[in-house]
This record gives sequence, structure tokens and C-alpha cells, in this order.
Amino acid sequence: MTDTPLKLFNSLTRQLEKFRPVHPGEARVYSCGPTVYNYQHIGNMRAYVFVDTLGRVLQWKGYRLTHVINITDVGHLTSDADEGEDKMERMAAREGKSAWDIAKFYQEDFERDLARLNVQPKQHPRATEYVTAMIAWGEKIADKHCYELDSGLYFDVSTVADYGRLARAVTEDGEGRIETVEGKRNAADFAIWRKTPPGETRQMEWDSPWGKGAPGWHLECSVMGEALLGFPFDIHTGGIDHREIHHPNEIAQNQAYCCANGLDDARNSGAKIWMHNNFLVERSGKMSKSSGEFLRLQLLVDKGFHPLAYRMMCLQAHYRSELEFSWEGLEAALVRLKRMVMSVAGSFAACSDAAQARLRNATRQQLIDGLEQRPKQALERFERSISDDLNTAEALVAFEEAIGIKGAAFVDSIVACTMMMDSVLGLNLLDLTRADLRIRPKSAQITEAEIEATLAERKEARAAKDFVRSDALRDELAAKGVEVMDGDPLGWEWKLSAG
RNA sequence: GGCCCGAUGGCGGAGUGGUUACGCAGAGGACUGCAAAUCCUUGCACGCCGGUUCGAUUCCGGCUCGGGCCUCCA
Repeated sequence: MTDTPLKLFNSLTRQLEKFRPVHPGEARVYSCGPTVYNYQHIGNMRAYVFVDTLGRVLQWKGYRLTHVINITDVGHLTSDADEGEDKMERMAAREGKSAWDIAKFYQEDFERDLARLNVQPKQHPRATEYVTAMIAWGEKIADKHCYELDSGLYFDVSTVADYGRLARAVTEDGEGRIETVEGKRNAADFAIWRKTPPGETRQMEWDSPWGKGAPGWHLECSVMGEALLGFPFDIHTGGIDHREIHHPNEIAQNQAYCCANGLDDARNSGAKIWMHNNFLVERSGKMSKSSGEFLRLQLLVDKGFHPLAYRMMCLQAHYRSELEFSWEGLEAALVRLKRMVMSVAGSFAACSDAAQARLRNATRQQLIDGLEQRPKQALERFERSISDDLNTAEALVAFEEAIGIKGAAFVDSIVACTMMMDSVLGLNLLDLTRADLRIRPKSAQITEAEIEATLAERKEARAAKDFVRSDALRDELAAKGVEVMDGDPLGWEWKLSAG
């Protein structure tokens, strides 16, 4: 049942491919992480919901997962033109802090967001911890693949086979609008090492054979990926924007490195499969940090949305499709999540403690073997969906199909299905309660004590059948954004409307 | 200018050569003093023009529109 082959879309071949691990029983995944010069916006976070789901699917398939999300805390310039400021230093100057403090602050914020989205813990190596290794890497490939200019050490993309094949780009035309650095041999050449201009001092700089300076952005991912996962590893992920420049450059470095080490052949890309998630878009334009205002997870929470409503929103779409963000859409995802939570709560309530304990201690095979026919069919559909390049949209439907089956005979099966399916989709349905989803919007003026007091008053009025007064009190609360719910199955008497 | 995507019901969003996606919203019903919440039921779709086919939303070509990347972005 769980042996449906996992098929993933490989950007290198632009085809679905069966996943075949490099190391039997293991899956090693590297995901391009954030540059921690600022908060992450929810578009950024879509990438991590995607890779987390990927990791969970790999684990579901029985692979032991090693998963890295790097932290870029140096080297990422404000433009790819090889000139320009380091993002870290620019933000440091703006906030009057050190670049190191900036990195620490935003990394912690990022990790908090990951946790709120129920992203499983990963390894988070920082680029600054690998500078020595980056220099060593540079030395290894410098002779055959690099050349030095006043501004730094550059990689000559013509020295590797099929440069840019990931991007499907024709490099000869080089019609791009990249401002070329004086002396570059090819428009697409990029910096391995950026020298600190004479007479200047940077907060983040290191000595190297090419002078004092900082590593180029592309180098860190190559180095950390190789150091932590070994070449070749199984899957490299990133946002679709990286398919055009960052990842082709990373691949070029990996080829050069593998050549220098006598590994594989000159076309070794470092990773077997390259996967790219599409963007979260907003009708006013793309998510852009440079525009100043951007949507953060915290803003959603401030408006009364549980972070997992956002995860739900992501899961409803395929990772390779653009996803339209809107508050209405988020509301829809929240309602859907809430109904699933309630349905699951009902099943757990109907499931005996003994049965729950037994299920919790069961192996997956035991869980599957114990399923009734209909839940089993739902699980099969679920399995087929996630195996088909992570079709989480359909997997959700299968999940709802399973938990929606009525009848006492199915309770244990539904609980078992919930345990299994939730481990893959990560909606935290085993622990999430409806009360958790009731998040107080920041804009709410009324306090809970006030609500309770008014509610108590209304209860009296209703007991006395004074419905005029009772309705007036309800209107009063409604005017303050509080919805009253009398017969709620889970005992919710009121809620603050989100937004 | 170069490269590349997409076009599905009110919104979001799967998928398929001939049978239901699904969610939210809407409508009807149950419940309620009335509502809300909850549960049940349910209407609504495949950009345009050709072609292939017994049959296309699904394949092919063209068109129109929209979007992305080539500047920083996940």
C-alpha cells in the first residue's frame, strides 16, 4: 500500500522522475534558505511549507531524512551585478546594529515562523560558519575555472559543460540587462570571492588568497550542501526564481569541484533532482521586500488567523502552481481547517482511550492492516496523491474523505488515518483544538472579561425569555466584532471575527 | 528584445479524451425563541478560432489576454 513509487518533477529534465535514493533507505535534501537581513514574508514561507511537506512525504515513504535549510548571513548582494552592497551590511547600517546582530535577530524570527507553521526541525547551517571551507573550495577550482579581477575572483562559466541547462537559457546571446563588470569574460560569470575595495573595511570580511573580502553568494550553497550531505545528494530545492541564476551557478561550481576531486563526470550537478516551488502572488503585484511593506506571518496572526490556516492555504494548491493570496482565500482556508479540526476532535472523542493508546503505539503497517475498507480506500487515494509529485490538494480531499466517514465502526480507522495523514500534511490535527484557532485580532478592543460579562447578562435575559434584551445584547457584541454562538457543538460561545 | 509559463463555475484551486474534484462563498433543509455555529443536500466551469477524433475542458496549431524571469526576491 505504501509502495506507490514517489514521483517528483525534476527541473533539470523538466519531467516527472521516480525517486531513487543515492544512499539506500536515506533521503538527503538541501533547501535554499533565507537571507536573514529582514523578516520573511509569507511568500518566502511558502517555500518552506513546500520543502517540509516534501520531507514529510520522504519520511512517510520510509526514508531516513537529512534535511538542510541554510541561513545566508553573508554574501548576498543587493544585485547580481557583482557590484553593490551586501544586504546584511546595508540593513545593519540602517538599523544601527552590527551585521552579526542583524543576522541573529532575523534568523530567530525566521525559525519562529517555521515552528508556527509546524515545519519539522531541520539543520540550519550559517554561511559565516563555512567561510574557511568556501575559501578551500575556491582554491581547489581557481586554476581551471576562475580568473581574478580587481573586484574579486570570478567563475568562468565557459569552463564547464552545459552551463545554464537548468535554466534552459541560451547564454551566448547574453542579451540580459546585467551590468557587466569590467573584464568579465562572459556575461554570466559570477563572483566566487568579492574583494573588499582598497581603503574600505567591512563588518564581515575574511582573509583569503585573493585578498581580504567576502565569499560570493552562490558559493555557500555548494559548500554547505557538499559538507553536510555529500555529492551527489538526492534533492535540492528552492524558489522558482533560483532556477535561472543561483542554481545554474551552483551547478557550475559543483561540476568544477567534482572534476577537481575526480568525482563522477564533469556534468555532475551535485544533486540528482532539483525542485522549484512557484510563487505566492498577490493581485497588487509580486511579493517584494524592496517595496517596503510586505506580508509577514505575524500580520496574519495579528488579524486573527492561525498560522496553520496559511499552511492549509499552501497545501490546497500544487507547489508548482502560482498561488493567489487574498484575505478571503485565507479565511476559506481557516474555515476548512476549523472544520477538519472539529471532525477529528469528534472522532477522537468517540475513540476509547485504550484504542487510542493502542493506535499510538502501533507501527504503520499495523495501522494500515487495522483499517476498515472505506478508510483504507481513502488512504490509498491519499497515498497516490502525495506520490504524484506531491499533489497535496488532492491528498487533502482524501483526508477529508477519510475523516468524514460516518459510523461507530469506523472511529478507530478514522483516528488511525488521521495519525498517518497528518504526519504527512503537517496540519497538526492531533493536537490542534478549535480553541487554538480562536486568535484574538490585534485590532479587537473588547476584552474577554467584557465579553463574558455581557454574555452572562444575555443568558439571564434568555432564561427570562426577554428576547428583546437578549437580542440587543447580541447586537451590542456584534458591533464590537464578537459573534455569539449559542448551540456550538464544541462549546464555543463566541468568537471574534478575523480581519 | 530574449527565455518561459498560465487561461477552469462568485473567489481559490485540482484533474481528466467519453462518469463528481475539492474548499470557501451562495441556495435549500435540520437545529434554534430568532440568529450564529454545526450537520445534511445542492445550483454554477473548463478564454477564442481551427485541426485530430465516433467524441476534447483534456491532444495539436493559431489568436487574444494575463503573468513570470532576464534587476533583489522563495
